[in-house]
Amino acid sequence: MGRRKIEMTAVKDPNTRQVTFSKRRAGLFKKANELSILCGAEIAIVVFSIGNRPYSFGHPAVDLVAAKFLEQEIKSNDVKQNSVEVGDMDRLNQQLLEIQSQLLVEEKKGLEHDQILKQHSFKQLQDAYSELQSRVKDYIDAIEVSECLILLAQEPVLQTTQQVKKRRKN
Amino acid sequence: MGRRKIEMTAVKDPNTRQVTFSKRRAGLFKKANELSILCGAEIAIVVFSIGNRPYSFGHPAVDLVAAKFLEQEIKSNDVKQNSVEVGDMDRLNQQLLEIQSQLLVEEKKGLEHDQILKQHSFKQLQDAYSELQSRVKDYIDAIEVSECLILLAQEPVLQTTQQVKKRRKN
DNA sequence: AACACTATCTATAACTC
DNA sequence: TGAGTTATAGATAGTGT
Repeated sequence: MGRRKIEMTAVKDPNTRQVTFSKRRAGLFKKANELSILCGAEIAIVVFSIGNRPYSFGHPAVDLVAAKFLEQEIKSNDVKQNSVEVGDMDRLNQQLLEIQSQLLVEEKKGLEHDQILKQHSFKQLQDAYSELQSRVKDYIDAIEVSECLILLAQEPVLQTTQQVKKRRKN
Repeated sequence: MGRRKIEMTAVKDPNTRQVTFSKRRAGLFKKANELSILCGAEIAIVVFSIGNRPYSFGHPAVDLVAAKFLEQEIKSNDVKQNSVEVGDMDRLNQQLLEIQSQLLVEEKKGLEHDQILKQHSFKQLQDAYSELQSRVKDYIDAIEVSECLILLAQEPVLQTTQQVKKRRKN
């Protein structure tokens, strides 16, 4: 799409690379915007430049789409892990992550939206806290398991959590 | 870029929209891949179709890039919130989220990579747990604050956390 | 060093099977 | 109805300022 066809290998010249990055990133975000408008899709894009500068695009918002994705991913992991009998701790970790993600989103809403939305999101925040409270009680129990983990540093993660679970039963 | 110029409004016909979605999504992911190769960038894209089916692209991986982004976002929130004197609890929540994100990534590594990578990621997992242990001690303290929150349901989130902080000092 | 330009390449809308 | 084709709109590599 230019005066010359470009090879699909890393651009070596830092200056050229920077220009290419800016142009193509803009193009990518434009395409993403068009896709969301034309097809009613929700999209989140995160890009890090070589210099680790972050750029993002989101419709309706990066956080919302990301949280939705994580939630689905967590749920499918739950199912998978239940079916292969992995320990409770992993599931607790993931539930905590899910709740925390929701909290982050709710807090953002609370900071950015108008009063009515604040009230609404605050209610959800409240509920999330209540749930979190009970989860944390269980989580504290899991902490002692993490202490066992340190003693078992030679083992791979998956096997270790299973072994710890067995040890606790003995 | 087709036989006709297309209006930038939602495609009404579900069939056409589905075709457009598939083609443009593929195009978007291709562009993202080129950007990552040409410019050495890290990219994560998540897309939800109208039917809420998730599609994702990531280089090196959606989770890794997403976790990196969340981490940075959390850090910048820390700074912002410190500067406006918001309560400790919010910060604790965010630190927990950060650690949990890392745990999720580490667990994935542990499940998917080879033995050597497992050993490496396991060490990080261990460190994350140690850090989490000390954080949770503080977090338990914050739980009683969340109980106060329920009593203050009429207030907007931001003001509430500040008020709770004040109450705790009294 | 952030713009505009434009020749050329690429993505894709409509079409076909 | 998914996969391939084609005419055209759109993106952009190199260039100039």
